Amino acid sequence: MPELPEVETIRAALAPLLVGRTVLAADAHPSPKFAAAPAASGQRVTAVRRRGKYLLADLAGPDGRARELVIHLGMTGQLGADLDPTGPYARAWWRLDDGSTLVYRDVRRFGRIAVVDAGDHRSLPTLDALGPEPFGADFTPDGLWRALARSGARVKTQLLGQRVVAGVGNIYADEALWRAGIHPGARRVGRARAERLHTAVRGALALGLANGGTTLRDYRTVSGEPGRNQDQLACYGRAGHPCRRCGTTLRRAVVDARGTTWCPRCQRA
DNA sequence: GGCTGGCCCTGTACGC
DNA sequence: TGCGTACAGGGCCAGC
Repeated sequence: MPELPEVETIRAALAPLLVGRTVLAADAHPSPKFAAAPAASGQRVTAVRRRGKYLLADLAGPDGRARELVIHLGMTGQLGADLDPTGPYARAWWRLDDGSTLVYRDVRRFGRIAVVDAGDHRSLPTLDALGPEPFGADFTPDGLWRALARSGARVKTQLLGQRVVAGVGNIYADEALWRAGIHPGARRVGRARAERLHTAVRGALALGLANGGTTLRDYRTVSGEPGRNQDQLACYGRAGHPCRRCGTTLRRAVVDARGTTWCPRCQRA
């Protein structure tokens, strides 16, 4: 389940392999989720960026039109030059002018690939309405407090919604709420707790970034290596184990259809 | 317009 | 051993 730290780790490794390269040929699984991949053929990659959990490769075509190759890895998406383009779960591949082939593999097919005019994200509603980058200057404690106060939805649901902040998924949402001492089902978050949550979101994501991402099952870096952050998780996946802050047994429940772990003492409802 | 819940998708784990 | 079922969850969309 690649979230911001995992996608950023992949982006950093992918950029030197792709920037300056021209896509000579491409093919994709017929599913509408991936069928756009060949539209990158004939285009030169000028940059590889990330926005939230989306990878964006800037493309320059011979017609002078600027486009973007947009890739969302979904739950089980992987990108690599060493993957088999004829393998059973390969959903798309792009052959580059240096002889290498970038392969997109996605067992559960929750990912998505699109090629759009630069900056035109209307066909991708979540990307189009994405909130601030968590390490950007426009992600502020006050802005987070105001954004949370505008909605009556549960705080975890809001974090996962990508509007109050971009790039947070189930793992880092649980970690951030644990760090901030906020119950995932809370519907009202005061200014002080919003400030703690702001710090906690950045802290949880920064730790994930420093460790090259969290590998629970599928996530691999571009070179096929697992992340190291799974050993650092304080909350997610630790239900039934003692809280590392107070020793209380962590609980698990489903919050808005997402498995959720929290400490009933540190994170009171 | 915002919230909620269902659906997509397939490997894995578990119970019978 | 083999089969059936539940579960995992990000994004999208229909319904309220």
